[in-house]
Amino acid sequence: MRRSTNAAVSVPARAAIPDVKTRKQQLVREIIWDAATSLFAEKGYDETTVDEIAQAAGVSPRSCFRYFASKSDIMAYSLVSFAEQLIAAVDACPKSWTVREVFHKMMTQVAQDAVNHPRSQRVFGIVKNWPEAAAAQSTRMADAQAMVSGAFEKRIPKNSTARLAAAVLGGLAIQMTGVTIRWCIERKQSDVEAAVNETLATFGQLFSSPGRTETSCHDR
Amino acid sequence: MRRSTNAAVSVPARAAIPDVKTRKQQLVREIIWDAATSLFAEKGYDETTVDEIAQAAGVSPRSCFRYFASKSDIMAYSLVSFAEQLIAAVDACPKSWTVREVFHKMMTQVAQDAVNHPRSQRVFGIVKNWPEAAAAQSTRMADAQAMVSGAFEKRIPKNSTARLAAAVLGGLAIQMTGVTIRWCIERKQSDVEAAVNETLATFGQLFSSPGRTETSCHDR
DNA sequence: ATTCTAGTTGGCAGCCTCTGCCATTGTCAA
DNA sequence: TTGACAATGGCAGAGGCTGCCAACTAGAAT
Repeated sequence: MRRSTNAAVSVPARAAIPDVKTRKQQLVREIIWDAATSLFAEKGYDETTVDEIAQAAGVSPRSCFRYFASKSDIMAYSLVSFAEQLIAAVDACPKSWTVREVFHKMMTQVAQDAVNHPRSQRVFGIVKNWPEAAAAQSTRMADAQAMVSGAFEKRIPKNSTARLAAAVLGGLAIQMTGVTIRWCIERKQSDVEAAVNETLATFGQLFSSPGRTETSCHDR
Repeated sequence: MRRSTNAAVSVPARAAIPDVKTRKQQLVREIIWDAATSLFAEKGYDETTVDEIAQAAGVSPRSCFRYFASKSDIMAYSLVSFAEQLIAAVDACPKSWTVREVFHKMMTQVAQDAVNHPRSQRVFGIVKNWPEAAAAQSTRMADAQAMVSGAFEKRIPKNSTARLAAAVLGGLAIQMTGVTIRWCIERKQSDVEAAVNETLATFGQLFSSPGRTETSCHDR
């Protein structure tokens, strides 16, 4: 669509450019995010202005809004990344697995990564100490849920009423994995899989009917 | 603490005052909320300024911020009310019921009320048409979840790891009931209980393991 | 009826978030 | 060197939100 010259010479060079450009942008984004979360952790979310973030990151305030749609979007960046990790874990599972198995694998894998990354601990600390930060983050919760739900929907029969219930699965995935990670971080528990099993088991017991998970609608 | 005169005469009158005052405030709040949601539904969330809301409600913009902490709080007002309805429904259930039974009763009752109220339909319409409104509403999602989770926590054994999983129950309650209500409104289905059964059943089938809900950690 | 008092409201100044616009800078290729 | 083109910075302005003070209102005491 652009550049009408013969592609013979320009393509090899041109093929690399988008990649470099994208990675450059990603770098700046990370720098801004890093500066912002440091300040949030130190003095609070509301108390930090984007002017301060920009100064700490070494860019103009105007540029901050080129990399993030809003101040709350900086905070929500980690949530979206989190959702993307969950999706990747879901997509990596064999097609033959049940939803329950996929859910278990997803939780352990993502939680294991998160617990070991200092980045996660910083975010959890901010959210824990400043409620406004949690509110800012949840601004993108609907998107994150929809994204993760989409990953699960690919695995269930189409044209089924199950798709309705599957919409809930995204939110459940984010919340349960988040709870498990917080649990592990706060008690410095390194056996993530055990924590996942426990969370999943207690939830299953809690939510199921006393005897069994009878659905009683075999003909619907 | 205030008013050192004998309380004999002033108490009877004084006892009624807080109630009248509170109801007055509640009235103004509802007027503002009504004006705001009308405008949101008509021309969008971002496109509506609080100056316009104030004018439509017949108060000053300054007063709007006395009744609602922020513009997004006006939008989130319905979510908090929704959570309060869920809590009331949960608290009304006999103590002997299982979590599953309580969950079912809560969903049917609140969904039934919501489907019949035009107010709910207006809110669902706004959220459906303008994503920014959904984002504004989810600003209070963490609070709402915590509130509903608290209602469930009163019903499970204390000092148990189940409290961890119970934290998820609040979010699940809000989401599943919301999905069911939307389902009923969009298809103009009046048999709410049938919709609840279907949502709950499909979700149970989806999330449970193929054979049974084995937890496989009897000794932990 | 008048005065006192407390609570409610409106208006104003000012900070912060966010956006459109334009000038400047940096970079790569011809 | 020169000519694109993307990235950046600065600036003005709208809208969200708050602290402060003056004006108004309603009940209580006199």
